[in-house]
Amino acid sequence: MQSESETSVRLRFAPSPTGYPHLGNIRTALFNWLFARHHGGIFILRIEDTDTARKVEGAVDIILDSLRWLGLEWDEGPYFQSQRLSVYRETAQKLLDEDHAYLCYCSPERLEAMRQEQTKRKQPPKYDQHCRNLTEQEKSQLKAAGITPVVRFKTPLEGETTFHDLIYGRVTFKHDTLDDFVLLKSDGYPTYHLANIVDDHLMAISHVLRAEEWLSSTPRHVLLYQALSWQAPRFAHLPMILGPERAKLSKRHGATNISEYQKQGYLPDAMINFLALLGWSLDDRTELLSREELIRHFSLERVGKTAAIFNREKLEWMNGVYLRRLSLGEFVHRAMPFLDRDLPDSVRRPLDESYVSQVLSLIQERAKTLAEVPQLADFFFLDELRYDTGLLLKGKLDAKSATGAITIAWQKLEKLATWDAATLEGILRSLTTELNLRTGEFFGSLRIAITGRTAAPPLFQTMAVLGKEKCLKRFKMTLQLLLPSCPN
RNA sequence: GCCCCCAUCGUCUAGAGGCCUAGGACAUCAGCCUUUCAAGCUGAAGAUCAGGGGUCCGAAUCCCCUUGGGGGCACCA
Repeated sequence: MQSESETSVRLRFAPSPTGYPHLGNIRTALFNWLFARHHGGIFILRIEDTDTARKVEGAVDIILDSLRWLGLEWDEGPYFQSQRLSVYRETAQKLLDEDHAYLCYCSPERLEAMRQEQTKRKQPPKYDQHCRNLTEQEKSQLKAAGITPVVRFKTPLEGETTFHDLIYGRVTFKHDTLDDFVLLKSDGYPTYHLANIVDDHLMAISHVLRAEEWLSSTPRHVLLYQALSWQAPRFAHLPMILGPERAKLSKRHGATNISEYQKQGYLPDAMINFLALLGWSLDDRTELLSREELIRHFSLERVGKTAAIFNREKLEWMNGVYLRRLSLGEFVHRAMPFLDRDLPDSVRRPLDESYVSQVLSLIQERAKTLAEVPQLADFFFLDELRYDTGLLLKGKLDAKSATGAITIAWQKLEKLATWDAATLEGILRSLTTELNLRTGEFFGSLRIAITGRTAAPPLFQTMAVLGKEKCLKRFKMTLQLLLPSCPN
């Protein structure tokens, strides 16, 4: 599409620093970013920090870090609403001057009592417009009393507001279901409704993509644009992402903060791909899309309307796919910090990169997340394994045959000059035949001896990477543990 | 309580009146491969398209009602 407005596509992501960004917030950021990039528009970052009470220290940094981590780079900002207070106050004053707003002196206590009463009477909680109809005398009395008022919007008493949502279509609200909401708080800060529309207007935002939870406040925003004679942007409400209990995501849902996923070793590209598919799809079969493909194909027409529960298992699968697609060098580069972080302290640092690279070539296709890598690979790094003797004895071979077989293996391998996977395999396979064992049982015992576990990368490659010295040492250790269990 | 939105396999989704005896993906199960694990490949199971009325020659697709779910109703965003 090549409309003339193509050049003025301006999107924004406007989080409030009242907590750490979760999947839902980031999905919103992603869709805004994708839409902007698709149309060659501008992506703006705006911090809506107008709630001084709920402000969380450090939240802004985490928001910025998360966006950077995911590669959702912004073209303008971050703008901070707390630094633009005069703009909102001026707008509030304008609304006041033009009789679209009024001062309200009601105390929080009165409002609370009123709301309780309404709820008790099973009526919708709504401001009763007490201060909307104050006489001049009452006004000057209240003013003289030194009460700091708030500014409320004069919502039209009758009629309705209809707007066209790019995703949900035509939506209508009757004015009498709305109330005279606050625009400017008594601390001088604007509410979301005021600050949001002022900034969207001033920053020439063309499309507002935000979560569906905002759908029902959109008529207020439309009314505000009208009162100010401003052109409203296009609205597109995105379906919600729900927690496992089908409720709005919140802190209580554990690993919902995006930074958690970084810590757990998910790749940005996998996160992006996965999140894009939560509410959007290309067609009936494509699951894996690169950033470029996402940008090229993204469109609001293909955004659905139904809330989605995010499926962690699918994310894990997808992350595994992205992990396997990495070059070995890149995989090593990505996994190194996790090895550093999670390998036991007894493992000497710095880790040897070429050794790590050999190890990880065996680990790469087995990891779903980078955080799993140290777990999967620790036996390559530990000097001495802590064997589970139960495991050794529970092998498919009994203690006696295992001891015998490992002893002979040890003797053969000890003389070996060439230590590579092919040679080891040749020797140990023929030994299997000689001893009249089955590969499954013999290699199984060897695997436990070498790795301390039953599930591990291919035995011979593992032994090759580990090196002769360590392997022989581990065989010996195993024999020592096995010996006491051997009946003579 | 009032208002708004939504409704296809357990989950993410395709489906914009006939191509649907509803397709794909994750997860599950089975088989193959194989020294284990993983990956890969093949296959299976899984949705009376929430229910009920219409409209139409024909409905998952359009309309209405019911039910269910979600969201909103702060001097929070």
